[in-house]
Amino acid sequence: MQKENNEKYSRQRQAAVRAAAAVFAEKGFHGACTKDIAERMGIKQGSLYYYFDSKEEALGEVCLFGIRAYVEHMDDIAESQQSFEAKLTATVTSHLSSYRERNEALKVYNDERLYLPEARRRRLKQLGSRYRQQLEDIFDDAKKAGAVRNSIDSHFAAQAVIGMCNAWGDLIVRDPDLDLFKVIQNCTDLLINGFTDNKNTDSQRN
Amino acid sequence: MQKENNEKYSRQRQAAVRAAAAVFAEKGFHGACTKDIAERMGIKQGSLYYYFDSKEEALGEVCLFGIRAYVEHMDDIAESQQSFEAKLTATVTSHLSSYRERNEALKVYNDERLYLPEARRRRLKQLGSRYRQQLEDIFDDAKKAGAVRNSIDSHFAAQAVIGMCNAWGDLIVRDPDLDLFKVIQNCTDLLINGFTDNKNTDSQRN
DNA sequence: AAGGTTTTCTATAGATCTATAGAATTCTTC
DNA sequence: GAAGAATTCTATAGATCTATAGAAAACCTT
Repeated sequence: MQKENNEKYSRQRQAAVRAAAAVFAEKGFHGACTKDIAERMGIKQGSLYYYFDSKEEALGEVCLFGIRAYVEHMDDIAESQQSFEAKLTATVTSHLSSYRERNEALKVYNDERLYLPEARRRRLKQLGSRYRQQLEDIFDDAKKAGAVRNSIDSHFAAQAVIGMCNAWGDLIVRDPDLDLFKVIQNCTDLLINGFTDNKNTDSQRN
Repeated sequence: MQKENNEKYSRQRQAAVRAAAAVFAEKGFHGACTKDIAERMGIKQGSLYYYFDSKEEALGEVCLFGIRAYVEHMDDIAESQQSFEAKLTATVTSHLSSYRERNEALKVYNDERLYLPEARRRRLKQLGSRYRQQLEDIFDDAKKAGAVRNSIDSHFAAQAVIGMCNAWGDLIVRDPDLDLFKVIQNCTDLLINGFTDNKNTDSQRN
């Protein structure tokens, strides 16, 4: 039997990806060494190369692992028939929950993907772009439906949502006691309603 | 004359800090090597140690350089007698402009300061905390004055503003063509007014 | 232009890290 | 329990990088 479709091999490789995620998240790609990763899974440094051809490949796998689930989740949200506010809430919830669940890996994707070789980075970027594009489409639709002010720039809005989620993601990863639910609530509330209450003063034509 | 209060020495040391900022921003602290920094200023690797005792010290100086100006600017804003909206706009403007001006250094502060030795990191953290605290105070005052909804959590709000600015800062540093003015406008508009226009539907008691 | 000072250079010791080769061990299956 | 396959180990070559020492060059200042 090939190792690739082997029970134990898969388990251990997954463990390797997780170990690499944790170590890269803590020390950064260049600051981490393969010894750290191996030790975290209880094997010796050299043995790690049974699962990866190189440290860079490990980084690639961590990044993919970190981003895949949450990109796929966005597909569902984009397809769904919900109100704008529901979609936005779902997006923020999914994005921030990902940070709790796959924790280090998503952080690594954000912070370290630049260090991947060009080809691999491009493939990952496509995933990220799809995510942003779908979010943009949600804003465009919401504008047409009048759920969102016309003066909102969809591209900007999408970036802003992602940026805010990632900023909080960093805090979430670093502080396990942070109340995820509250963060989600505060973020969506802020995004939807802003800081102020009185809108009817000098509102734009809609 | 001591080298420390010497004309040329100061100039070159400043150049060293800037070179280090650029290199750290591009490759990360651990990914960069002192040779890169030295070459960028046109000297040899060993000569760099005339200006820094260690690579870590260089990182510390870059971080300090990156954060100092914009923290001091916040002092001015906090003291000033302006409306909440003016203060928020000033904060976002100052924060994002810093990214254009001191560019790489501020990015390095955000991304690499973790790698500083404990003592130095703590000192920098105080600066950062003061910044956040002052922003929090601005929100508290605005709540008392009724300029901001009572349901807004000041601590959350401050983090959100900083997080959004840093997320955009990253994009600003990476893409020199980005229209800084537009980003500032969009950010403040979003923060103040949110995505939606109709607030009078189910507004909270104020 | 001599003597002292500042700045830069060359060369290298010593540390660390990746990736590989081949031996040793553990697991499977008959 | 023997044969073969999968996994882990040990040891190390080769590369890279920091930091230092001491020589060389550039620069004052008188």
